[in-house]
Amino acid sequence: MIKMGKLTDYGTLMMTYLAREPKRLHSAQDIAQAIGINVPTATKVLKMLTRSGLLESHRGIKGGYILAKTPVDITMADIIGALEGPIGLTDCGTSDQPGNCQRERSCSVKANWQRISQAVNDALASVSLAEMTVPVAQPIVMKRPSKAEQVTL
Amino acid sequence: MIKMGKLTDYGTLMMTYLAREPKRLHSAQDIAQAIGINVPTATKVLKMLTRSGLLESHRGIKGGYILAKTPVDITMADIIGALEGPIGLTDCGTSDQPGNCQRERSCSVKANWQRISQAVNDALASVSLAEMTVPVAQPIVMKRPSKAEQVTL
DNA sequence: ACAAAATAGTACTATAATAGTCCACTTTAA
DNA sequence: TTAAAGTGGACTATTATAGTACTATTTTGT
Repeated sequence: MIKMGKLTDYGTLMMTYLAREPKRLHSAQDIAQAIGINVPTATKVLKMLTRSGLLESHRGIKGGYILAKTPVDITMADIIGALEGPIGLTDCGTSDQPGNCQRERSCSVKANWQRISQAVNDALASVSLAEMTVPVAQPIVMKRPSKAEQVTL
Repeated sequence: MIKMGKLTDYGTLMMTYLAREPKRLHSAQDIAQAIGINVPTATKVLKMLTRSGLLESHRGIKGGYILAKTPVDITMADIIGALEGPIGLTDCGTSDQPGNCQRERSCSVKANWQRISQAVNDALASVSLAEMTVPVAQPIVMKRPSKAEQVTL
């Protein structure tokens, strides 16, 4: 129901690949070959991950990329956030053209979208990169909204 | 970090609008005007919601749309799923070209994506349409307004 | 029966977002 | 000092989305 771009897919595979040898530098070429994409595209994704602080880069010959943190300290929310940008709808509060929604003052939808974003973010943050390298599935324990947050109808 | 299309935004506003008067038929024109979009676009979204079983439509003059279920029985997962389609990455298991990922047999990433999808889906399913009509996360409503009273637009 | 008003289905076009590529520049080890 | 690596930014091609239009079908009132 939500679509993630190819680059996010690549990025996840890259991070998982790096998480298997977290102490070593890996060149963009190595990484590109490992996950089966072309080098230019791989470098694009690696740049994004580096600028977001998830990877550290080393220049020069013998350079390459390495995880900036341990796999347990990196979550899927980090990775997806780095490659997809912040969650967001297109209008409804983003573009402040009045009259577009004539009940702006008391618009309950906008406020509730933030709760939804938070819930999705929590779900993604509950999966660490370390878990992504583990073959089998441990069930994800989602943080359900507390009673106080719930609006009982 | 995840982007939802405009149509999903429209759909959410429509569903919220209908949830305020769940017993009445609303024409596409009414709905389009209420949320401030053009009629052709509105009808497109309404068709999608109807085909997904979230709305019931009545044809002919005096026709229109009405919620197929009560607002408490409709979740944001339903609405988003109807308008965005199923969650999905682009490759990695979708296009089965071998060699693309040379460790396909033991690919832990693919399996874990399903866990993530499930977690996101759970998060979205935890928010009902009824909750979307409530102004803000005020934990306890002192006087529970009747459905008719909630119609204040 | 017929006309008017509404939805249904589908196809088409325009626009926007994404993916992918390329090049000039910088850094570093041998 | 040269070769191999990353950096930044701009560019193009492709794809997905949004929006529109048209025809058919259904229903109500006269």
